[in-house]
Amino acid sequence: MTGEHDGDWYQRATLALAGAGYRRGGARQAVLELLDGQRCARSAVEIEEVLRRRGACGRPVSRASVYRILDQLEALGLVTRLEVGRGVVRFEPVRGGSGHHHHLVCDVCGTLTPFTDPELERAIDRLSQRVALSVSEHEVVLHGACSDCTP
Amino acid sequence: MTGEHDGDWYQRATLALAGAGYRRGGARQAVLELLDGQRCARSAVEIEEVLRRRGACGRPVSRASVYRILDQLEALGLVTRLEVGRGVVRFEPVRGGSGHHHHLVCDVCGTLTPFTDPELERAIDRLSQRVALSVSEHEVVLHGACSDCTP
DNA sequence: GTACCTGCAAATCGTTTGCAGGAAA
DNA sequence: TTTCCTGCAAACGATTTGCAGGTAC
Repeated sequence: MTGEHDGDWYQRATLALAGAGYRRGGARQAVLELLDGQRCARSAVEIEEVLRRRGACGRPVSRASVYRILDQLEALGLVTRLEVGRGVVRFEPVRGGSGHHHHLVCDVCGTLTPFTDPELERAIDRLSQRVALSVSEHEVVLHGACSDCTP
Repeated sequence: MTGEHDGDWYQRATLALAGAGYRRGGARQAVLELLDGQRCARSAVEIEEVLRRRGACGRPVSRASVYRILDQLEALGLVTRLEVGRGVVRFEPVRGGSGHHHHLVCDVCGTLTPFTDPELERAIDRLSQRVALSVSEHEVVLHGACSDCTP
């Protein structure tokens, strides 16, 4: 369990928060550790539930804190917000280049699956040069039915 | 003003709704006319406001009806749902092949701008074959700062 | 000691649902 | 006449905010 949160992202996030003048705090630490261990996007409610169940820091973690912390992380570019179906907003850590991915959404069961595709990235990079917008991020979502949900 | 809602989409939508067994109704008609005249995605709240201001049918159009109608249109594949930033869901008509487009979002002022790119579409088509999901739709969103918001 | 971080509870906002009256077939 | 469509108001669920107390520095 000790090695769980020693990833690049966790270190970068800790440094960035300190650099931005934030103090340390139990809830923030708990959210960082949780996100660092995730492979894909999580909603604020999911994060709260997991942290409460774990008893992640001394007292229960409140949903309000989770939202506040996610806002800070987003402002620092450490997480991205992913909105995909049915009004649920999910967040995921922005990891370095090789961690970059997009998402498949099964519209039947709601499962979210990450994928990567270099050709797609090249097309988007070229496109980003041409467009009347200084592009900072992009996201691609494919909707459909996953193999479990296709008869 | 008379030619405003005689587009392909309006006709297709009317036929599809009738074919699915829906009766005619003032609110639905008003939503169809409004959507047919739109170039890009609109939220349910925006649609309600415009229709109320217009006095689109005899009585005021209720938000609940707008949502119900948008649900029906989505189920028939006549509109797509676009979620992009700050928990707002927008809807836009699905027009035939050449109307297919994606979106630029200015994260500063919130402006939504459509764009098209054949190379990107090819990359997505090829990708869709390869992926563990039977893909029915896709969406690409580029985030950044638009020319008005870049100093 | 000061200023920030946090949990709680209340407020807010988008969306959905239950219901009664009016309209389409 | 029957069934659907609609507006209203209440319910619902995710997110935000105000506040009081605890914590980092």
